[in-house]
Amino acid sequence: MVDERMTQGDPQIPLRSQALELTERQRNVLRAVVEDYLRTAEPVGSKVLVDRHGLAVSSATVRSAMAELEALGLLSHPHTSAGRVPSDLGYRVYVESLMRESVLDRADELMIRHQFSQVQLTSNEWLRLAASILAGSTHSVSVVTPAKSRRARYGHVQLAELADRSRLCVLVLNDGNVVQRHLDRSTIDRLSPDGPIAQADLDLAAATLNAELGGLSAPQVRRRLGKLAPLATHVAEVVAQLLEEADGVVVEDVFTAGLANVLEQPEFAQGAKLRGILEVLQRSDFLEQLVPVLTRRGGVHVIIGHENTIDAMHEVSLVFAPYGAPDRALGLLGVLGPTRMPYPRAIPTVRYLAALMNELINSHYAETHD
Amino acid sequence: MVDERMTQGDPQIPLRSQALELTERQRNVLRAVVEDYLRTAEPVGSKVLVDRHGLAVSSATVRSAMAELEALGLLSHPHTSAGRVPSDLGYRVYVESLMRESVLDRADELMIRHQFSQVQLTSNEWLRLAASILAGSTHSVSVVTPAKSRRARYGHVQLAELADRSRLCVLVLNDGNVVQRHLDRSTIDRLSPDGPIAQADLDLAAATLNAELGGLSAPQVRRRLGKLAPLATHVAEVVAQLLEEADGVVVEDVFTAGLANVLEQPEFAQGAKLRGILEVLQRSDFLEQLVPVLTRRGGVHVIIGHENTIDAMHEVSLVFAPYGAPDRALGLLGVLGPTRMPYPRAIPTVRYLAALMNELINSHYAETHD
DNA sequence: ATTAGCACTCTCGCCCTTAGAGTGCTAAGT
DNA sequence: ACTTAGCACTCTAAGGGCGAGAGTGCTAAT
Repeated sequence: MVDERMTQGDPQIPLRSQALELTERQRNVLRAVVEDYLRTAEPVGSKVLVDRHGLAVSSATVRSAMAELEALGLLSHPHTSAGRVPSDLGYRVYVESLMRESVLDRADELMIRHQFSQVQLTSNEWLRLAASILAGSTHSVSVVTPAKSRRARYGHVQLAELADRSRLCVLVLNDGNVVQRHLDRSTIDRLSPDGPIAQADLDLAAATLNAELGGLSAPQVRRRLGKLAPLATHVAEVVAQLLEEADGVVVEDVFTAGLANVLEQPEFAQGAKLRGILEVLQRSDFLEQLVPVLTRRGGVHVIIGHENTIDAMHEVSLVFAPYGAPDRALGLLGVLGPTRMPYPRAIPTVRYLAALMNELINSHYAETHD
Repeated sequence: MVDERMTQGDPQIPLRSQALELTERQRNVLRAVVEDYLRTAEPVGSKVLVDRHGLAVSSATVRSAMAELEALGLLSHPHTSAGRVPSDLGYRVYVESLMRESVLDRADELMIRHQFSQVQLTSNEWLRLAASILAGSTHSVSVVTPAKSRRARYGHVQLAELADRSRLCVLVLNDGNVVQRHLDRSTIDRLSPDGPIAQADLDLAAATLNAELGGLSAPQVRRRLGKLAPLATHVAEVVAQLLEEADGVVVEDVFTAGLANVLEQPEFAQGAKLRGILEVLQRSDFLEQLVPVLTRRGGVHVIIGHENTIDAMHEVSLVFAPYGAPDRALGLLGVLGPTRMPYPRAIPTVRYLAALMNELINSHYAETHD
């Protein structure tokens, strides 16, 4: 059964499926229609429905049930003489209360786990792998964002001189993310006490900052600016900028896989609809809408078609979950596909992958002995 | 005029256009056909050709010239009663010796330069911007890779303890790229001389490595492994791994923009062809073939349709250039589009952008006073 | 309530036709 | 010898008509 965390109750969704009281038959018919349509991508008629699913009634009965479901807004009709197609609301009801099996096969779990065990925990590779698994397993487009803390805090800084003799300031944030910026050469050298600066001076400045600024946020760093030596102050200024830039930016550097999958879906065969999707996907600001909900609730969150606040995404569904800890670093992962998304597969996969990533993160850190 | 660096002479290209001696009329007709087709995306007939371009001959004459060009393999016929379309070889001849104006408008140059001046030199933002400009300016898909040195060399390392008490090893390579890996906690603590390790111990180890390993390659680092303290040795081991992983990897973390543009091209309206492209693009290993050529020659390099070694890319053209210094860090940038690529715009744009990025890099480092 | 039967509607695929574009050839003109 | 006008020919793309099939909604009987 689907756990209640998946329940959708945001203002962006006008229609509450809970308000609908369906008869057992209506529920069975709706489920059958959705599942058939998910498989075939073709409007499903009353005849095939009784044939394929073991409904112990005649097609006429099913027809009347379908008509009722259509009146309730759960099904719709492409045209007079076509079968029925689930509406967004129909999918919603299906996802919330009709869908069976919402855990992954043991075999799938092991397969995913195995792939993770094959790769080193370089964060980028890790995310790439997650995206690739998600895409492959659901045949949709997958999106994974790095885990980021809400508030950017100072972690550790290094000042490195490169082969081309430029200086790079690399700031590791408290949450493990890394940002960097080239230092302006002339400014730096001017601040040096005597003549052109040496790596030793830079190391000293870095050590000072690391001792003084650990765990501080951008404004806190700014407040210390005056109290440091000139060179350290200059670097701290850069650090403050970097912190400010990282602050509040929720989605950036997203990893995507399986773009080609979406072309196999008949609903996106012609490019017109695809275009909007691609644009949204490349800007990837569509994830913004997920952040508040996922931070607040956790669990798998499903957004179906018109429930989406972004117009260009009225024909797609999102299945997303957060990973990491809300109080620390939080990341998003999930899939994007047509509203005819294979929910029974996508939802448990996303759930499992989010849980697995949490587990791996925690076990990695739990190896401590305290 | 097109400079000779653009000339294509690799074994992968069986047909050398230089071997073809065309009459002045044939050249004019070919140029007119290509330019018309680039604009309209429709097969061009003899009639419209004399109308639109000021050819002082009749359509019958043009027809015979077209027939000659077709016999030479420069034009082709979709079907009996359609106009002519340039073949890959036709495009090649056009690009090499027929195309006019291969410098960018002054206005475009300023526009691009202006956009660059607006943004801080955080390397990622920089590349993203370049990709975005390229895509916008050529209406194609753009690809930009970070500048990387052929051989990964040690630059500077830092060991940071994060909020979750995990330890991160951040290695800045000599070429300015940054790689990272989490350290295994239990191993680290075991290596500590007395009890759980402190940030001071880590700083010390990092300082040792920075003093000892600067500029070394992976095997060189490996050779030093024994000569360091246990903790430093362990980190150096990780560093060696990171260097090895970075070594030889030419393309990674590519930045792409304008994917949606390609959907506007009629040749990719239906998804079948698009699919292959998307897949290749996401793996982005198609860039590999460019590396040797660009390293050797520099300048703008054009690969048209079947000249491409990758089957899935037989219907697309690439216009790419390297930036950076071949001996130091080298990056690739360029665009990917249908063979009906707007070469007269794409080529100078790519050339200009590569030159601009070189200029910015150099001016940035030249600010030194020595 | 359920179901069989039936008339009705609408789409989809098919064929046919036609209009139009463009060619290649030939014969005449320069 | 090159160019061009003229013309017959070919092929596609678009449109119309037609029939098959699928699916519905209604009604009347169980």
